[in-house]
Amino acid sequence: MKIASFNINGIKARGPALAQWLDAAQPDLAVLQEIKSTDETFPRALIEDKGYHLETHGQKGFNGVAILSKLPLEDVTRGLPGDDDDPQARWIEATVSTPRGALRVVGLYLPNGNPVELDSSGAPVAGGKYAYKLAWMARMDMRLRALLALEMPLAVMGDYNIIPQAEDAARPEAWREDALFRLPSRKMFRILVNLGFTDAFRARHAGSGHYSFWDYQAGAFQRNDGIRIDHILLNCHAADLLQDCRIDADVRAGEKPSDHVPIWAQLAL
DNA sequence: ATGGTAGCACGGCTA
Repeated sequence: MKIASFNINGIKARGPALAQWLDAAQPDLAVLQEIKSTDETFPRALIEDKGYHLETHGQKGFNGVAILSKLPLEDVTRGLPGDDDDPQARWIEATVSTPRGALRVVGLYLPNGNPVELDSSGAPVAGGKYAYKLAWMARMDMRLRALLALEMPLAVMGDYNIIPQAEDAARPEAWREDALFRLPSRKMFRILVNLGFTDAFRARHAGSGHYSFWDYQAGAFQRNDGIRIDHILLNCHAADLLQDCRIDADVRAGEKPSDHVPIWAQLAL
């Protein structure tokens, strides 16, 4: 089965571009980020008319995630555990069952974290966006440990807002102190990966020049001034099934594109 | 330091 992740940057503005990609790429399952819509105002017909089941975890104006799947979505959960007072919609999970076995899927939209606010000792300022990002990743660590304990194929995918290495940015020096690339962010990402995950894209492709996001400003896409921040992490059971992984960069050249493009993996499921 | 672009929703925040 083909699974994918796509930060669509607003479902209401992305209908044609999303429909065109679904028709061309034919994913069996996809997680969407930044739907920027509530569950009630999500244009469900756009997706359901193509034969997909749909589960959303929305929020007015910002954030919001969704899962669409040709197979039924089972055991759906919404929200990242660990802080009942967190109102931001950034996490959704579901299970799909195939004749060859089941797959647990996480769709996530990790906090951006900018601007980075630090106190005089260099620690993130409590209540600031960067402190929220790191605390959110600590909550993610807890949840991933519980999911790994299920010992079933697991795909954790979405917009991580993390540039893992210098080769994942066209101009890494420009991102050195940015929340997406500064060392504490990358270290926390390594901690998550080292729980036992494989970066599906890096399992199939080496080297620089592979990006999933280009800013709308200053002709970034035309200059390939991008960053790789959308990731598919697979636990060992899912990684054993990995057949292919690609970034659909050409989607960025379409009509009214998102600033992100889809990443997908083919699994032997 | 600013401004460059885009979405949501109609003012200002977020990215």
